[in-house]
Amino acid sequence: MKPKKRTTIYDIAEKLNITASSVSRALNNSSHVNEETKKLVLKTAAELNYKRNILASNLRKGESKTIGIVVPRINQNIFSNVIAGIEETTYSKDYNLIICQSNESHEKEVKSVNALINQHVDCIVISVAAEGSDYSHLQNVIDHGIKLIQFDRVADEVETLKVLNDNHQASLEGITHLIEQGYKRIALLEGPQNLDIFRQRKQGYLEALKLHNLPVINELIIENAWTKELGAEATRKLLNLPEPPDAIFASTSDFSALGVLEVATSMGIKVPSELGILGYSNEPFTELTSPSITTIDQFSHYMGKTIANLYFQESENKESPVVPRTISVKPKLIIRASTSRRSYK
Amino acid sequence: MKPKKRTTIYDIAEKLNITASSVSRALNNSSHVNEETKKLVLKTAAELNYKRNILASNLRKGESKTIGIVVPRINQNIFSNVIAGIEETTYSKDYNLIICQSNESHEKEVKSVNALINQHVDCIVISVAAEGSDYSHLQNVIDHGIKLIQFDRVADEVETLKVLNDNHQASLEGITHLIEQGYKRIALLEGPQNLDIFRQRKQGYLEALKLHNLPVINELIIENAWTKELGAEATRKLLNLPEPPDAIFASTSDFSALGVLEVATSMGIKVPSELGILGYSNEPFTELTSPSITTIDQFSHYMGKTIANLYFQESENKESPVVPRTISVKPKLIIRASTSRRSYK
DNA sequence: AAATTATGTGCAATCGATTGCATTTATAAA
DNA sequence: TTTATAAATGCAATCGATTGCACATAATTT
Repeated sequence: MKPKKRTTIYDIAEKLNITASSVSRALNNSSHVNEETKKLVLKTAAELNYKRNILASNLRKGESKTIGIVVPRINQNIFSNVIAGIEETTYSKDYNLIICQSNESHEKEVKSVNALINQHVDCIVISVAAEGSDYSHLQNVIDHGIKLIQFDRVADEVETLKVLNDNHQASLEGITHLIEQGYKRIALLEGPQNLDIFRQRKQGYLEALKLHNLPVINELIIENAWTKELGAEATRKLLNLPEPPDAIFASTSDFSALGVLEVATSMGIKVPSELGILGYSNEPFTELTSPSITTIDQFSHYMGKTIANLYFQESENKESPVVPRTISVKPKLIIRASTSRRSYK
Repeated sequence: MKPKKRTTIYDIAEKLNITASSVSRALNNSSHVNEETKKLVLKTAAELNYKRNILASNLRKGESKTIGIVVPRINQNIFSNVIAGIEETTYSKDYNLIICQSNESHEKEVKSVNALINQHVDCIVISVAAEGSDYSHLQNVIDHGIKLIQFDRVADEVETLKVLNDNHQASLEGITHLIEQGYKRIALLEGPQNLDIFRQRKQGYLEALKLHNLPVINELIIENAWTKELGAEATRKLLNLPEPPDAIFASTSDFSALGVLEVATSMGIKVPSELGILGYSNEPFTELTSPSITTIDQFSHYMGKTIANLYFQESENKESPVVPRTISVKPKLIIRASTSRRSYK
């Protein structure tokens, strides 16, 4: 692969006996060029297979038309949908996306964020890793004059635009549904409590119990059970209690709920009659398990679009400072077989 | 968000009363700087919260330390795994990934590729969209001196590095397994035949039939049935034939196989006893359906690592031209319930 | 002590595109 | 015909980092 020299505006200029300035103006469709010249430049550019060097352009203009996204994992339903939503909206405006995965590692998250700052992205969209409690790297983004939008898993203390679900409400509705189905000893698999979303889900759970005069039983609340494996482990423990729960709310994810289901099945416990299972996120597979899993849909695709629009909205009024604000999307309970012991069509 | 001016090497230089050259050398750990100066620069850089402007650096150096990836959809198992594999390998070398989705649209694929060329990425890794047959945009990549690696769905005629599965072999093994399980009228749901991988899978199917002296029945071969919906539709047609198939190989994807399963279930046809189902890709959900779906694992994570290593290998010997070559990974048949009518543990 | 070699630093050009200002040319107004 | 105005183009600086070359100083060798 010979390092062929790429065509620049100077090559075009030389060929047409004009200056690079005019070529640049022509390519940028400026009104200060003759229509003739413009056409000629465009034609020559095509002939020479010219591609604008975005690096140079961005360096000069001080913008990058690039949005960086940092998520724990791209192949989780909510994240891939948010990304898709952002992409659909930004694509038409010729924005690029740089996507990074933190793999739930705080260190990698920090490294990714710094790499994006280096890249001079115009905006960073992030859902933070579960690990970690120091968010100075986010403050750093703001200090560099880069817009920052947090979604779903947000760091409270960093004041930015935030797009998230009403986790409290969703949780409340979910538990209420369980109670209506006649479940009385409802266990909670909770996520890392340093993350707001998991705290909110717990609050919703607690509030629902309270509203229905059900006692909070501490041994039914299991910390950090947020992967399939941890969910399975927690379930084993729970189902072996002298008084086991009759329902489990895997508030962390559907993966965790899947762990619950597998253990229950392997122990010969019938779902939903003997055990109700409620997940979170509406992963596609929740429809496919038997029984299918009741879960909560986060409208993640819509969230993605919202995020992108928020960015464009903000970048229009450059002068005025960003007013930190939170957009809350109301999630939806998707009732399926795993909790429907009274009725399920 | 005030457009705070970011610290540059000139700021550091000024503060230390040296030139930008020295600062640059210090930051790049060149051997031509005094240790003292180096320390001082590093310290000051940290104090001023300096972040190298990669745009400027890349512009000057003519490289970008960025790899562009174009895939049909990031949330398909093979693609998200390949991406993860590439990321793991490139991460430690401080490379950035720009990920684009073509959404199976040829137009979007072309636009993405061009955007990546503009970005001056060092390498483009692509799995082409099903739509489209003109691959001049790929030739274009090469003509711009950018390394190109195709994987999985490759355009044959473009001579590049290719990393793919031995689709023919996998298909052959899969069908052989079906035959061993006693299935005799095996239908094929085929993908767009302009893509090599789907042609190969068909060849494997045909060869397996031949080897076992089974006739090829044209009405059992359905074109372009490669989404869940199309798979379902094809299945409806097949199962309503006077002589319906006793097994269906959804050679295009597990999604298609899922469509098959759903239709079969809704028609009250028992899987695997009355109908065997074989998918392709080992999507996570294939384990979860009931019955679980037999499928073919592509070692996609490993493919990702292979791709990244291939790139680094190639970029080391800059002088010598790239020798187009193909690395073939042998996929593995994952036998599950949907085809196990003789035995399934 | 003179000659040679390291070592560290500065100067200035470079990467490619953009843009404010100046200049030329064409057009309209006086 | 002269002057005012508009349109098109050129000039040159700029964005920030890198690097070949030149030069000065220090260390080493004869």
